[in-house]
Amino acid sequence: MRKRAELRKAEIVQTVLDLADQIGPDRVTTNAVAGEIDVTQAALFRHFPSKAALWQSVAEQLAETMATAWEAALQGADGPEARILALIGAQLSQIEATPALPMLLFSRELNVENDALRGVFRTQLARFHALLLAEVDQAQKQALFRPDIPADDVVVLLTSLVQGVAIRWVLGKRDFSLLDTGLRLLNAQLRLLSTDERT
Amino acid sequence: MRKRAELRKAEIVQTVLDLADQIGPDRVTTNAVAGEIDVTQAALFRHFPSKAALWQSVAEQLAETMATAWEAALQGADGPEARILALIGAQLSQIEATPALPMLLFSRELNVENDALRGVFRTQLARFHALLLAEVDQAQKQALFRPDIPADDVVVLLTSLVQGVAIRWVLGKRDFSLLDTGLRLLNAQLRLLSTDERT
DNA sequence: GCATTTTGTTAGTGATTGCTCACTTACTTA
DNA sequence: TAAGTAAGTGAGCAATCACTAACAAAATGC
Repeated sequence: MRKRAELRKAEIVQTVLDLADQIGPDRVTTNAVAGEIDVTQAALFRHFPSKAALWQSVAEQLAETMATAWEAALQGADGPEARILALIGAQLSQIEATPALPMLLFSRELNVENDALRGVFRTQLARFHALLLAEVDQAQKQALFRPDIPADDVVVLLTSLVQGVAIRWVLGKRDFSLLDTGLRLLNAQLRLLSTDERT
Repeated sequence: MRKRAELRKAEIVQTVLDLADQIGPDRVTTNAVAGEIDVTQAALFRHFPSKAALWQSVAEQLAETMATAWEAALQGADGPEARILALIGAQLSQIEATPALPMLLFSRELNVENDALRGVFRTQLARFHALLLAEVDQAQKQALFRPDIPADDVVVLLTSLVQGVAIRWVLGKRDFSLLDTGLRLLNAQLRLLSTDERT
């Protein structure tokens, strides 16, 4: 069935993400993608000049989705603590919707083959770090968070929490809600960080 | 230069680990390994019946090294807190000595291709989790740690810390000491977990 | 309704993968 | 020193990879 180029492009990008999750990013061959959408392998090269360009499109779409989710999270939350919760919640949801994301970070495609792809992800992670840092900084200035741990270290602890629980979810049987578990752990960590007396 | 089988086997296993770090686990081809030690590619199959078996040997060697390091860590430390520090310190050192370790967790070889390999790693991670859990449990029972966070969650926070800092180190420029940074963050987290009055 | 562009197929390419085979050379031991 | 074994070679296998060229049909514009 013949489709419009824009539609087909989107379909291909989505299929790459699906397959990356199912069989691993490095197993996503042009043949596998084409087979999934019932099209010849050669047809892919009508829409993308190379496989690297295809991955680039995937990365750009992910970056855009993430940026939008972060913005929405920051808009809808008041106060540093709520904003941290919203940001990390958004990130957990994003991973749950795109389980290939963590594995992509370690893929050969990203780390060895495709410099441009690596660039997009690096930029994106740095941006997330910066967003969190601003909120942690605020929280410490407002004496909501204990001041005795450097803000940068707090951010590393928080992002590590996301990575850690995401890894357990991705590599495991995914028999728990990533968002729920992540937020439960985050709440525990926030309680540890808080200056409030313990409950 | 002709070598004894035992020596050659060890050399091959080490080369796989080195190459896995340098070019990524999935780029470690039999050809690349053979080239690195100046031997024909076919010679590898004198020592290992298949590439999967070669990876299996790699995994077993790693598992053995890790188990030994953990035992030593537990032997040389008194009290739950010290033992947690020692265990995680050992793990950080292990990663620093074998940087391919984190990427291996996400490799196609482990996740798609090689079931036996995956089994070894799963078992090993579960064992580490159990060792930590026992110490956290002790710490809470002795009122060294706050009791208001489930021991299991504390362990996840701790292992996430290791993973998080290791990922930053592996994927980054490795321009900081993984052990030092990891222990600094761990100390911060232990301070948060402690029942001691805050300083 | 016809020409043009867009989207697709068929059938290939060279490169690389893990692995096998027949054969040779180095070392050990009777 | 002769015989047997351990270690390594070189050539080549089928399968798979990303990618290309020549051609066909469907959609679109006039």
